[in-house]
Amino acid sequence: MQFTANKYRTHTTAMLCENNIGESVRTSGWVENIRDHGGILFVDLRDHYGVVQITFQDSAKLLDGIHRECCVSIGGEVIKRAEETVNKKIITGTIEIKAKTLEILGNISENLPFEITDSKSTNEELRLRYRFLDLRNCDVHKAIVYRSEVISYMRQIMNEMGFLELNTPVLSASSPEGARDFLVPSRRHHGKFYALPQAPQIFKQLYMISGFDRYFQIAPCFRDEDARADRTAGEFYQLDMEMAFAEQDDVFNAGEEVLGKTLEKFNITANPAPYPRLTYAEAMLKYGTDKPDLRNPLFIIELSDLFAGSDFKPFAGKTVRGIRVPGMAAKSKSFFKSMEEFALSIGMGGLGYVEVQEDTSFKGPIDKFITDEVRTELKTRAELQPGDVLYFIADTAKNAASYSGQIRVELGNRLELIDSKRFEICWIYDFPMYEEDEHGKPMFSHNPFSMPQGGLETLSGDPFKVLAYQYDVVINGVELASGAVRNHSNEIMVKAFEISGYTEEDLKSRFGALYGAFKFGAPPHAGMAYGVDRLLMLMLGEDSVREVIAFPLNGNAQDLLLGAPLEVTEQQLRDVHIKVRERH
RNA sequence: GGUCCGGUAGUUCAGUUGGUUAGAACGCCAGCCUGUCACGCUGGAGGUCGAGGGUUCGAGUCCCUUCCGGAUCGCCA
Repeated sequence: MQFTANKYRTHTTAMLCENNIGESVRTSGWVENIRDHGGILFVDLRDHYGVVQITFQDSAKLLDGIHRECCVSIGGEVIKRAEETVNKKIITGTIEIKAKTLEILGNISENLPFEITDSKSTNEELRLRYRFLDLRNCDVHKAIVYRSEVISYMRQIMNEMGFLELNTPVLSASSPEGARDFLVPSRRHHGKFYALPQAPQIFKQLYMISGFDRYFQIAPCFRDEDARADRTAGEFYQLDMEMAFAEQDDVFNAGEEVLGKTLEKFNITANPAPYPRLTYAEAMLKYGTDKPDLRNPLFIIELSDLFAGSDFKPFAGKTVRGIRVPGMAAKSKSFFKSMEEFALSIGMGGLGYVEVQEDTSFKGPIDKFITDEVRTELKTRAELQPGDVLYFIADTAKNAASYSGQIRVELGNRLELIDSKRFEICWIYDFPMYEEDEHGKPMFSHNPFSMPQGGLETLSGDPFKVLAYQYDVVINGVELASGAVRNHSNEIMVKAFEISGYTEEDLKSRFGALYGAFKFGAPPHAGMAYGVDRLLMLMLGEDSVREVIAFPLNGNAQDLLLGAPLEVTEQQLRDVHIKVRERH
C-alpha cells in the first residue's frame, strides 16, 4: 500500500518538495527544535522520514505551551525559501511550511532527560530507560531502519539461493553441554521445564532428516551468559542455515554468496569472495588467535628452534615467537617502553626486541644473548631490513601464542596499521574436535554435532589430533559465523561422545531426538550461522551490538523499560509449582 | 565470582597540595529579538559531590565499608 493522506497528514515530512509550493498541506511529527526570533519562530518538525522547517509569524500563539518533542500535527502552506535561507543539510531545505493550524497529539512533552540530538553521548543506562526517546535520535533511528533493510535483503538472497525460511520452536528442551539455558517452568507438568533455544541446532538438523533440502531462519537465540560489548545479554539473532547432501565447500559457497552480496548491496568495502581460508593451526601460529584481524599486516613467526639451547634463560627451552615490525626503529624510546608496560600488564614477564641498524647489525637489550649464527638465521627467517624491529615473545606453548597475538594487535593499533574503513574476511577451518579439560581429558572443543575428519578410523587414534569439519567466518577480528559439517552417523557419534566421556546411554538421553532420528536415514548435511547483530555492528562501524538492537537488555541482563526480570505473584508461582528460596 | 576504571546540576564534564559561598557548557525558566536552522543577547532557578563510617580545626578531594555503572577475565557447545 502506498502512502495515503488521512486526517493527520497529507504528506510525510520528506515527501514535501518544491512541487508542493503554494499547496495547503498537513504533516505530523515531533517538535525537534523551536527557534524564537521574536516576530518569527522556526520549528523543526521531525518524523520517521525526515525533517521540515515550519514558520510561525501571525500564528505564533499556536506555539504557546509547546515544548520540544511534543507530538503535533501542523497544517499550512508550502513556501519556497529565499535563495540565501536554503538549508542544504536537510532534503526539504529548499521549502518550508507557513503554519496556519497546530494540533497537539498526545500529551505535552515533559522536560527531556537528555538531548535527543546528542543522545549517543549520554550514559547507556539512561538511554535504555528512555529508549523510546533515544530511538528518536536520527542516527539511532537509522541504525534500526538499516537493520531491517539488511535483514530483508539477506532473506531475499537466501530465497534466491533456494533456501526455505522455516521456523523452529522457542519453547523446547534444554540442550546440555552448551551455555546456561533460560528455563521456562511448566504448569501442566509438575517440576519440569522448557528451555529457550541456544540455537535452532537440533531442529534444523531434524528438518534435514525430514527431507527439506535447504533451510534458513533469522533465528532468535537465548543464552544465559554475561554480556560483552560484542555480545548481548540474553538474546541475539542468527542468520541460521543448513543444507542437505552438502559438503564443507557447499556451505562456504553459500555463506560467501549471502555475505558478499549483502556487503556489496550496502556499499561496504571488503575483500571479494572467495575469502582466504586459514586452518586453525595456521591462524594460531601466524596470528596467535582463531579470530585474526587481517587488516593488521603484522604476523608472527616461529623461532623456538633457534633458542632451544640459548644461554638466555627467558628463551631457553621455551616457545619463542617473533613479530617483525618494518621501519619501527625510528620510534621514540617511550614507545618501546610503553609496549613493554603493555606486555607486563597482560601478564608477560617482559618483551625483548632488537632494532636492525643500517649495517644490519642488531641493537637492543637482548642482542648480547644472540649468537652470530642465530642472528643470520633471524635475518633470513624474518626478512629483516635496516630500520626494522623484531619483537620476541617467549613463554609456554599456549601462552606464547596468546601473548604474541595480543602484542600483534597492540602494535597494529598503536602504529595505526589498521584501515578501519575496510573489511577483511576470512574462513578459519579444521578446528580441533577435542581440547583438554582441567584434568587433561578430552572434551568437545566446539560443537559435539560436528563430523570428525577421518571418521571412525581417526577417532581410534590420539583424540587431540582429530580435526572437525568445523569452521568460522572472521571479519576484522570478530567471529561472525560458525558452522560445521554435521555428524549424521550414530556409530561415529557414539564413538565421538565416548571419547568425551559420555556413554551411549548418555547420548541417547541427552541427544535422543537426533540419535533416534538418525536411525531412520539422515542425509549428510552441513550448515552455518551468521551473527546478525555482530554483522550489523560491523557494517555500521559501531563498537557495541546494543547500538543495532532496538530494545536491548543492559549489561546486567535487565530490561530497563519494562523492569524485567521482575517478581511474579504467588499465584503465578503456584501455577508453575515453584517456590523461591530466600537469599542467603 | 576476580581485576581495572568510573559515580559532582536535567545532560556531558572540570574541580590543583585537603582550605572562603563547588564551577563550565548544553538544557530548563523569564525577558528582548522578523530569517534562523548548534540562532543570538540579558537575567534566573537548579547540587545530600552515589550511600554509610573514619582521619582532620577543616573532606568532592585521604582511608575503610557498601551500592550502582562500564570494560575485561571466568563464561559464551
